[in-house]
Amino acid sequence: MKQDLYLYNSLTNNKERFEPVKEGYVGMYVCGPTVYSNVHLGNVRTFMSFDMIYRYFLHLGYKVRYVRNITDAGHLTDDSDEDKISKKARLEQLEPMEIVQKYTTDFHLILQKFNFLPPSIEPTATGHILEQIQAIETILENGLAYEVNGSVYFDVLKYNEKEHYGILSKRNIEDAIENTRALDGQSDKKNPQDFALWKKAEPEHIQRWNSPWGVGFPGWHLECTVMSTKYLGEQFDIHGGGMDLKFPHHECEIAQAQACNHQNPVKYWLHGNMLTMNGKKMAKSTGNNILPEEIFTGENPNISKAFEPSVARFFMMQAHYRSILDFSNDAVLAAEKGYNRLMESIGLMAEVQSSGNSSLDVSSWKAKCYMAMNDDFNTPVLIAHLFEGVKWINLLSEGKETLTSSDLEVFSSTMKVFTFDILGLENSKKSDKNTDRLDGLVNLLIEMRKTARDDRNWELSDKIRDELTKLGIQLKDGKEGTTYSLN
RNA sequence: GGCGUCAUGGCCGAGUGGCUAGGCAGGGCUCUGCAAAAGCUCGUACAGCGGUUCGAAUCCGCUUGACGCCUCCA
Repeated sequence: MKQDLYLYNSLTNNKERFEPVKEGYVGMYVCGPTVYSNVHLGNVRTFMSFDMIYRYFLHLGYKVRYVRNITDAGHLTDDSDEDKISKKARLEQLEPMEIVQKYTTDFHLILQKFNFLPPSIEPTATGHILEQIQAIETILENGLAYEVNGSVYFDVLKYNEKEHYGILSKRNIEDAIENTRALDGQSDKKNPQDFALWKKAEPEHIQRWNSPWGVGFPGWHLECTVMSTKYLGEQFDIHGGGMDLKFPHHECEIAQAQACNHQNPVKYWLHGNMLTMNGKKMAKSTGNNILPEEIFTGENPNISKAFEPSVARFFMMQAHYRSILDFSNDAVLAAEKGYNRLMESIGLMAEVQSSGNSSLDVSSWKAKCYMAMNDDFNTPVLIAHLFEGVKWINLLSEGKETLTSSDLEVFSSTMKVFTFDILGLENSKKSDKNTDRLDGLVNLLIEMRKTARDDRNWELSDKIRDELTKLGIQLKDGKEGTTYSLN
């Protein structure tokens, strides 16, 4: 069970052997969504990477506390003092909490379709206002923040005197200052690099809470510091999120945690890379995105047909989580075929007979699967090994290779564990009333066609086959009879 | 402008100082009444130019291009 797991730490830019803070336990925090609109596929990719990582730690036998927050306050829009939730609420004339509820529900629904495991704790920013206020007080006491006009800002320059602001993003605060764009002169900040811990609420701002500094709302970066500390402790194992959060969000988290607790909060920083479409980052703000729901229905100009959630998942797992992945119709179409082949092959595995001896080396194949995952969660290499398994299954079922019953047992369970438990794929062939009816109908036609073929009535048999093809039902003639699949 | 990442065969996408990634597409073969499906099999790529080395696609430098962050973003 005990594996040497190496992961790429963004803090050091190196692959490091994973050593938990507490033996046998893993504390993992991942920055969740700001629930002011539907999650798009790019958002999903990051969460999916960490879902896979969570699954792998669980598989290795760790006790994992996985915290993924919901940001339901405090995330400012650009160039304004309004946060995203409040803005949306104002525009749609809804309570902020209606917005939060709506998009949180959407988020959960979508993740469920993608077969995500729920996190251990899913805390919200609004549920931790008190803790955030306390953290601000601590930072003020430590002399690393200042109050101006009812807002409190983190004093980055002061912090940088003793600590290194930029330790994660490899930036130099001095450089940052030199390259700062012209100020509009409106800011209360001493320095443009300073960031809000608490913002005074303007009259039109709907989400507001009392604080020692007046009525306002917490800054975005603070919630993650407070909630990760509360549930995982002052130092925990893994903090994850999208690459785009590295700066400033995660940098600010480190600074805040240092300012509160005087220690580096996170041992391993993991950053998932972006999903692009047409070569450009998917982002809500630019409109270059695709919604998961559109993948499931096929209703998006960038795709030619609908895809199962598991196909999208397989598509993403075929790329490494730290690589940029470009979404395109051709790429997903190709992934779908590979996915189907994998699933059909695993289905076939149940029929493989064991033998007196083994002609294949199952244990070294299994070790290779683990090696791939232990090398910074290399799912594309794992999948390559699974396809070697597919080849084996075909050869085994043709009797060209053999396995003893114990080897077959190990082989079979390893294929399934990695495919379903770790990659989180599902076999999409679900049965319902309609598919049962269709099944009966098509099987009837298959029987009629067989009769026609036995009579050498090619005209009729070909007609049945071709007409079904036109309807998107493909007949597959095999040695054991005819089956069909839907296109 | 600053910082950083990446450039792999028709497409997607791993990895490595010398030994086949894998998937999709394509060719060949098997199967089939003919097909399709399925299976087996083939393919020798690593942006350009220099350098280090016995040997580099893999290390170093430069050039070109793309992307990301620097302002909200997973």
